[in-house]
Amino acid sequence: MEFSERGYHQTGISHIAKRLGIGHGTFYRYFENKRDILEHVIDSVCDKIRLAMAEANAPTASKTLEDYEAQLARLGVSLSRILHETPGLFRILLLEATSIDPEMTRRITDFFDWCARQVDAYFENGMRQGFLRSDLDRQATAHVLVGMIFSTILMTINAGDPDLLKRMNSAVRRMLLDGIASRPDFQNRSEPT
Amino acid sequence: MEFSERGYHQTGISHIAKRLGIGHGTFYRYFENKRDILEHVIDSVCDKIRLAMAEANAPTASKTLEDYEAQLARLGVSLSRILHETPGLFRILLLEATSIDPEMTRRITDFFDWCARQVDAYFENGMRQGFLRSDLDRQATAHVLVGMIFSTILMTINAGDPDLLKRMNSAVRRMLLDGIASRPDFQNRSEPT
Amino acid sequence: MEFSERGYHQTGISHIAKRLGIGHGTFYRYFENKRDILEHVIDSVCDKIRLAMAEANAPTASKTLEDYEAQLARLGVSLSRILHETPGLFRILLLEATSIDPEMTRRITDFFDWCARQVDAYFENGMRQGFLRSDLDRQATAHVLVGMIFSTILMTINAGDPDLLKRMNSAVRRMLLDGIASRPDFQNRSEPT
Amino acid sequence: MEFSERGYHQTGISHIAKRLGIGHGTFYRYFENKRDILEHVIDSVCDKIRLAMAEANAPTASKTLEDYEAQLARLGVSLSRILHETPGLFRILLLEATSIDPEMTRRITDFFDWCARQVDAYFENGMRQGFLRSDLDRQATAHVLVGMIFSTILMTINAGDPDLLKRMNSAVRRMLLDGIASRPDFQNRSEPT
DNA sequence: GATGAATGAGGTTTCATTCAT
DNA sequence: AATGAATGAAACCTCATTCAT
Repeated sequence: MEFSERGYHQTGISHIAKRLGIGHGTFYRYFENKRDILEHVIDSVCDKIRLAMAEANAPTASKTLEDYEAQLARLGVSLSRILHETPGLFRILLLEATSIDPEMTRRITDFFDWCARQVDAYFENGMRQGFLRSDLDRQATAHVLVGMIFSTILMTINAGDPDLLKRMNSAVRRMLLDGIASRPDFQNRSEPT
Repeated sequence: MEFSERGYHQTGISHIAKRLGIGHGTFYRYFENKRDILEHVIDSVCDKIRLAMAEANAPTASKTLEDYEAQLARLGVSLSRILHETPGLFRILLLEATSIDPEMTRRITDFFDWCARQVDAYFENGMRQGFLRSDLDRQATAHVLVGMIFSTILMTINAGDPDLLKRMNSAVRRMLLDGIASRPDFQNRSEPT
Repeated sequence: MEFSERGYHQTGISHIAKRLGIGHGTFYRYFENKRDILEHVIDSVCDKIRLAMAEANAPTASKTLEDYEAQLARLGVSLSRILHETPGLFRILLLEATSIDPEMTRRITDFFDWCARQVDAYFENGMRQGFLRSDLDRQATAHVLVGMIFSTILMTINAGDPDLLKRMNSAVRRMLLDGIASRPDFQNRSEPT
Repeated sequence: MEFSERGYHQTGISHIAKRLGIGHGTFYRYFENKRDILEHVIDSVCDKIRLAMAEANAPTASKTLEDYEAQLARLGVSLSRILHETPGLFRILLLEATSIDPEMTRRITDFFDWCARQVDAYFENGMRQGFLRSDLDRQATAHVLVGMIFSTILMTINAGDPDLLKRMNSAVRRMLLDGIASRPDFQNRSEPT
C-alpha cells in the first residue's frame, strides 16, 4: 500500500492510481474519498486482528496458566504472521491513521478499547480459575497488555533487527507472567516458546 | 500548542502565527519551516523526558528491588507531571509526529531506542546486583518496558477516565516486577504506590 | 425536463439517463452531445411558439384594430397554454440556454429576431390597413413587443402569484394598443379579455 | 470582464487571473469564491441601475405627462450610458447570472421586482396627478415596463445594429404613452426624443 | 524587525465521453 | 442495441513560502 510507504498525506490520489495501473478517476468509482480508502484499510487490519484474537480461542478455554500461556503464544504467532504478510498495514494503523482527524483517532482508540475488553475477559477467566493473581486491576492491566502488544509491533516495524520481534514477543509473555524480578525462593519457569 | 488540538496537517502557519500574536510572515524569522517548529516541539518533549529519566537517579543507584521500584515510581511521577503540565506534547510526539516524513519518524524511533538503552542500563545494574532475573533478555525487555510506558501515556491521553493513568501506572510496575500469575508458594508483594 | 429543475450545468448525463430509465451510455445513441439535447429542447420550444404564432392567423387576416386585438389575444392564449403544459421549456429557453456558448446564444437571438419579423409583418398589415399609427417604427416596435411578451413569460415563471400572467397579458395588450396615458378627449377602450 | 465574453462556466479562475495579471491564488484574497465574484458583479450592476433610477428624479416629481416623459427619457439616457460604458455587465446580469443556482436567480428576480415597485410608485403618482389612465393595473403594467426596458437592453446587446437601442428606446416610450393604435380623433403626439 | 500581499505548485474531485462487452 | 466501467482533462481551491515595504 502506497500509504505505508509514503504516508497518507504525502500520497496523492494520482500515486495510488498509478500504482494500481488505473486512471485516477477510476479510483472514485470504488472509494468515496481519499479518506474512505484509509477507512477501508483500517477496517481490514482491525478485522484481521479481531480474527487473530478469535483464533487464539475463547477466553474461557484455558484452565491453567500453561493453557493461557499457550493462548498468548498462539496470538503472538497470528499477529506475527499478519505482520509478515502485510507489514504496511500496522504502520498505517499505528503511525498514519492516528493523525487524520478526530473521528479516525476515535475509531482507533475504540478498537484498542475493544481489544482491552477482550483481554479483560481472559483475565477474568484466569482469576476465576485461580491461575492469575486475585488482586489484579484487570482493566488497567488489560490496557497495559494491549499497549505492550501494539508497541512491540510498532517497534519491530521500525527496527532493522528482524529477530527483535521474536525476542520482544517472548519478553512480553515472560514479563506478563512472571515479571522481571529474580525469585530466590522460586524456580523460574523455563522460557516459553 | 495548536498542533495538538488541530493536528499538524490541519494547522496552518496562519493559525500558529495568530495564536502567537505575530504576523505569519514573522514566523519565518524564528523557524525555518513549518516542519521546523515540529522539530522544536519534539526536541522539547524529548528533553523533558530525558530530564525526567535523569531525575529518577542513575542506573547504578539502586541496590535492591525496592530501590528500583522506587526509581520506577519516581519516573512515573515525573512523566505524570509532564503529562499534566503539557498534555498536548505527548499527543504530538506519539500521534502527530509519526506521520510527517521518514526523517521525523526516524527521530522518534531513535529516541525510543535511546530510552530503551537507558532502561537497559538499569536492567544491567539490576542483574549485576542480583535483584533481577539472570535470564532476562535485557534489550528486548527494555524495549517492551518503553513500549508499556508510552502506550500507557497514549491510552490515558485519549481516555475519558482521569484515574486510568494512575491505575495503569501501578499496573505497569506490578506486572513488570511480579507478573500477573498467582504465586501459591510466594507471598505477593503489596501493591506499590 | 431535468434541465429546467436543476439547471443545465448542474444536470449530469447520469441524471438525464436515470430519468429516462436508460443507461447513461445509451444516451449517446440518441444524442450527439450533452449540448445536443439542449439544442433539441430549444428547437422543440421554438417550434411550439412558431406554431402558436401561426395559429393566431396570418398577418394579413386582420382588417381592423379589433381583429388585431383578437389575434393578439389568441396568441396570448396559445402561449399561456404552452407555459401551462410545459412550464420548464421557457425556463430553459430564457434562463439556461442563454449561457451555454455563443452559438446557442446566437440561435436564441435569431429566434427572437424571427419573432420580431413576424410581428413586423402584422404591423405592416396594420399600417397598410390604417388601424396602426402611420409613424410607427415598425422594426423597433416589433422588437419591443417581442421583448414584452417573453419578459412577461419570464417574470410569471419566477413569480409566486399565479394570477400575474393573466394580468400582465392584459397589460401588454392594453399598453400596446392604447398606451398608459389618460385621454381626456378619447373614450378609453374597455379592457380586452 | 471575462465572464461576459466567455461565459461564467466557460471562464476558469485561471482565465480571470491571467487577464488581471495576477496569480490565481491572489484571486482568493479578494473573493471568497468563483461565485462570489459574480455576486459582486451583479451587485455592482444593480447598484448602477438603482442609481440611474434615482437620478431620473423622485416618483412624485412629475406633474404632467410631459414631465414623466422627460423622466423616462432621462432614465433611458442613463441606462444607455451604463450600457455603453460597461457593455458586459448587462450581459452577465441578463444572460449568465440567471443560470448559476436558485439563490442567484432569486437575487435577480428580486431586483426586477424592486424595479417594478419603483415604477409602480411613478404610476401611482401619475394616476393621482391624473395624467395616467385611472384604470391602469399598476402592478402588472409596472412589470411589463420593466420587462420592456431590460429586454430592450438585451436585444440591443446581441444585435449588430448600433442604432437599434435608440430606436427601441423611443419605441418603448411611444408605446408606453400612446400605444400603437392610430387615433383618427386625436392628434398624435410628436415623436419624443 | 515585522508584516501581509502575492504566489503557484499541487491537491482532490467531477463528469462528459468512449468503448469493450 | 444497450450498458456502465474506465478515463483524464480540467475545475476549484489551499497554504507554505517569499519578499517588497
